[in-house]
Amino acid sequence: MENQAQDSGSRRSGGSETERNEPVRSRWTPKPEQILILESIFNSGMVNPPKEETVRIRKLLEKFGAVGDANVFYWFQNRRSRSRRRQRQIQASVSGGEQPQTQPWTGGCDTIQYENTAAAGSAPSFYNFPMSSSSSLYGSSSSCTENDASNDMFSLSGHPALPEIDQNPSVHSSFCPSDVSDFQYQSG
Amino acid sequence: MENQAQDSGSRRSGGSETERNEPVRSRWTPKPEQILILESIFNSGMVNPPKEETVRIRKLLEKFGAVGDANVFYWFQNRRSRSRRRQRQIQASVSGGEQPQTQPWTGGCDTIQYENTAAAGSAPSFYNFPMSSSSSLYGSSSSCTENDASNDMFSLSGHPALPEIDQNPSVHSSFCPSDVSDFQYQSG
DNA sequence: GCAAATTAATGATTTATTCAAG
DNA sequence: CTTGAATAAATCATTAATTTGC
Repeated sequence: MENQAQDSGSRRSGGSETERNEPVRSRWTPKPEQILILESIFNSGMVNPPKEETVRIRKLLEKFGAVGDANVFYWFQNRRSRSRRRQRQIQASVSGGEQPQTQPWTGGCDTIQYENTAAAGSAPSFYNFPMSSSSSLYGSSSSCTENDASNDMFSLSGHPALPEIDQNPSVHSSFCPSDVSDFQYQSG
Repeated sequence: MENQAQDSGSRRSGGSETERNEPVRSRWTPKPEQILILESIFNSGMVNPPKEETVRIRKLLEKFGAVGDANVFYWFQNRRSRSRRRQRQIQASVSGGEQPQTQPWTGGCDTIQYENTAAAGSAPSFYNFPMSSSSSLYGSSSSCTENDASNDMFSLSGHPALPEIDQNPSVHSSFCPSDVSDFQYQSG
């Protein structure tokens, strides 16, 4: 175990990048199926999947098209950001000319962080990923615990085209992670 | 002292007990030598090393203790942030009621980088780096003045006790610590 | 002199902002 | 315009300094 991340290199075609400039940054274009999956997970409450989950999700998405861990991470990050911004816009609209200068959004009166784990953050997880070859993931998006008549406002089935209006504080990641026990909240 | 705990992810102890696992996430504690190297590089102008460089730096630092790529990345990120904050504070203090207008020293050293990710390919690399502008070595001093040698112990040369209040873009080419030169040829 | 309590530094995460491809 | 990608700012959490009391 003395060994950790080793240079995996192998990025693009070899070549001396002495002065090689590649201003073209092709970005990932998620497939509809991938978006479906991502949205489902996000709406399931897992808005900030830990690394482990990120890898799993990535593998899952990979079945529908090439995708990297970073793409998944970025997606969730942007998703959160975007949702929040939308929310704020709506709030502002509703408030009208109100000055809700209550307090700096630092305490996050409504910001609920249900879990904080290694999520790569802006940090480059680099090659720290296990890179397990376990192709089998959740299997199918199903086989999850069949909730019994639970108010599943975030069902994986589908979603309204306007899902940016939820403020559910009861976040219980209920996706499928059977062994996602890495939810270690900050010790107080 | 010798703790190689540099993990960046959730590392569950093998214990399957219901007892407290180990919610404590030990963070990397850089060795003095490592800090010296990092500071040298930073002061050399490379305030935001691309991935390639990051890996190299990591390998370098590894000689003095366990460290991961993420640690290096974090270090530089925090360093930049702190330096900037200090600068701002000082600036504010000096300015008093001045107008901090003008461009925040868009120093040219920290140019945005572009790099092809080709996520659709097979590059699980996270945040992509561009190409190192100063591919030479960390000793190449750029116009990017950001000398922030807060600690004397890290002072490579008997330089003026100028902590980090260098807001004068006179391009005085600060002394470039070429100490890192030694580490440069540390290709693994 | 040491150890608990407090403070200061600083590594690690999250969020907001920005830039650019489609 | 939408949205993936990247960074900086803000924040949190843990470790090291330091203070304080015995």
